[in-house]
Amino acid sequence: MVLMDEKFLKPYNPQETEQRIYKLWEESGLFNPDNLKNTDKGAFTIIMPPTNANGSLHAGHGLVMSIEDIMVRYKRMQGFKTLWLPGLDHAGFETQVVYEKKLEKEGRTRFGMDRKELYKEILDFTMMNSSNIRSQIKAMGASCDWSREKFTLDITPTVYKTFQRMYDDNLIYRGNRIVSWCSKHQTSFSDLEIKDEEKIESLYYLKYGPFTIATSRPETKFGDKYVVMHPDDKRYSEYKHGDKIELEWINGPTTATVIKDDAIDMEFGTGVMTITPWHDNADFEIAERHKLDKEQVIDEQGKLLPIAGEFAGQHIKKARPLIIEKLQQKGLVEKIEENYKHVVRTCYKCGTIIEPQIKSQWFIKMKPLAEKALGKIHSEEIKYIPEHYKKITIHWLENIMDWNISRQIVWGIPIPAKICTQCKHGMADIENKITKCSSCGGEVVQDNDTFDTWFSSGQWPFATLGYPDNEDYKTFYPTDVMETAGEIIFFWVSRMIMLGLYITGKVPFKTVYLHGLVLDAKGQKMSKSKGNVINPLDLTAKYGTDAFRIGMVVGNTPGTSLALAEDRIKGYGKFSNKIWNATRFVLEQTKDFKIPEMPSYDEEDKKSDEELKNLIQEITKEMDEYKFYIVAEKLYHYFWHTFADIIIERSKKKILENRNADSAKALLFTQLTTLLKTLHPFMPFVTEEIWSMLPENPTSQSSDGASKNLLMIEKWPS
RNA sequence: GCGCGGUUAGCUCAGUUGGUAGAGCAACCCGUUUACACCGGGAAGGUCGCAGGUUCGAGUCCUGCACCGCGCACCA
Repeated sequence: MVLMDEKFLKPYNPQETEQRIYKLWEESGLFNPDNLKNTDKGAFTIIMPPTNANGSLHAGHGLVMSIEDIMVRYKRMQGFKTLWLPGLDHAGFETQVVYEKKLEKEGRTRFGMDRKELYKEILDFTMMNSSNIRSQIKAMGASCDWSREKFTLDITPTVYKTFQRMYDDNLIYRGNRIVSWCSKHQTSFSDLEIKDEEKIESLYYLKYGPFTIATSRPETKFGDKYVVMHPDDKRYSEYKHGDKIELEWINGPTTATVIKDDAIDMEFGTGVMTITPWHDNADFEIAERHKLDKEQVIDEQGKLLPIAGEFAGQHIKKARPLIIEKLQQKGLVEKIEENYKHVVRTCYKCGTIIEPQIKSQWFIKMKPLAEKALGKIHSEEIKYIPEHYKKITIHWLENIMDWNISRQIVWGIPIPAKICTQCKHGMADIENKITKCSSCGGEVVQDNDTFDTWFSSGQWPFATLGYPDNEDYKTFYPTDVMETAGEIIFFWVSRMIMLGLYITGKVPFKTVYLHGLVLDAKGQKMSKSKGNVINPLDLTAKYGTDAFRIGMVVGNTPGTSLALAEDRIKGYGKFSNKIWNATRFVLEQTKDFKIPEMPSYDEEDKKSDEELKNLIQEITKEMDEYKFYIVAEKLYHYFWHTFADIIIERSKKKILENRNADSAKALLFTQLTTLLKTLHPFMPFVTEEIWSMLPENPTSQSSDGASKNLLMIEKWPS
């Protein structure tokens, strides 16, 4: 009846197929849920984690696109009004770092550049690169609704309203507090942008009047004038809180004051320490408790200030040995303990040692927000896959610290606030109307800082859907699944929950699905410096996108990292071709055969028919449980080792001997079409391409009632 | 220090109310049978990290330990 397509005479050619098929899908308009018919099962929504507009697709993205597209295609075929909303990320600090490197190469630097000019340069740079990432997402076969695409800078109005509301609710405050400062990037960070690194350095025991104090950072000690010990420490019971002691210190005589505080660990060192409140979190807390003076010793560039006397202007790194030398000359070094292992906090981006500094910044009070989130997590309104992330989240939320959302960088959403030049009071001002300080009446200036990028992306789900009035918000919020990397569970996922709850009163998503890291074939983290970065597009070009997608999913349980070996993908490239060739055989055998609507099978074919039906039941359940790793494996196995190896082989004999040939032919066709449907979410290109070449078939039952339609909207078999 | 994972075939990993272990890749043997050599058939391969406990029965539950990885924490 139908002549076989000549294409089948050659092996499956993904390069020739994929772009054409993607275009077909896009032109159908069916990525847009508004165009889906018979969506009787309600809405299903996934908001895509916004992709860095500057980046190019890496292996992790490849996994995101594969998993999310599988979920989305599955739900669409089941008759859900399915929305997958794509987005691009301006990626604040990340992008600024990339751009700074570019400037560096050109012999320029951002410092001293006009802010507006720099912003515009980065914006142009970002916009120019964004079309690249967009086409790469398409190359992965992502069936997201491009008509609803959002950019993280688009949601600025929402972010501003949130800022104002939190300010009015006293959840945001301007605080002169100790923050983590990177002297290379010249910005403060939240606690999450800090990476702890174990280092082996020296611990110096210094004579401080009658005491011996231990320190790993002698360069901070110039201004130390408080000596702290535990109130219960009998060794120092002769000293009373508030006692003054004259002593000789690095640059001459000084007066020290005795402070008793139970934050002191009597076991450590000598049980006595001096404090540097400006440059140490713990010391800051002690100073706050006792209302002690705080003085800056190190400037924002990491250089010593005039308080360091002859060392002023020197970088701390160079100054340390010189300071020790001087202390030794003065006989103030009691001993030096080498090989002292301790943890140093560093910038997660450049590894520069973080210098705590006291700065006036915007902070969010997290406790009240965290409590609400904990309630929803405990009541199971948010489900975690894998489940242990729930524990991790609860632990974090229960110990949460206030969040510094100010960043001293240009690339980001400017903070809509005024700062008093006199009393440093900060005021939210989204309408740009405030002209004097509401606290002291003093002059105000615009805050020059930008928001931590996670403050805005934390509002992504409700902001992209147009909270509060947009129809999309009403239809698609709360969203169903948030699928992203386990790595950003605190940065992003937990904050989305807190901010989403705060603004909308509802959880932003019902299920959190977290995938693990994609590692190289040897199980090592990919990095440019190691040169082991695998570009997913190289693999898709070689073996086809379908091969890449199913290869990323088979056996890859949520949360665990995946070692991406090329052989893995290669194997599924063969599988694409296997499907292709099996189809050729089925079409050859059934070309003159009318497929009956209710086939009558012989005994063994009937068994096979039932076996597949059982398989469909199993995998449908597993799809609903997000066990794609097992569904993909089962489909692969059934197609290859049951359908191809057993059913096809069996049919050859039957057809040749003309024994129950009709039963065999009907089974071949039915199984093939059923398998194409179930494989489609995993391998959309090859299945759609084959589908388009099949004759009209009675099993076709698209969700909009047409007799033959795109496979992407065929009904998921049951 | 606290917390979270992991430890199963050479490699990468599955194993869902406890019932004497599975897949893919690699390696081995045989086979070019007209959908496919991007193939087919066959065989091999594991004291399930260690030690106890619960049980008729434990990879699966409990306790302890070891090693690997990660997260959190203000130990100078």
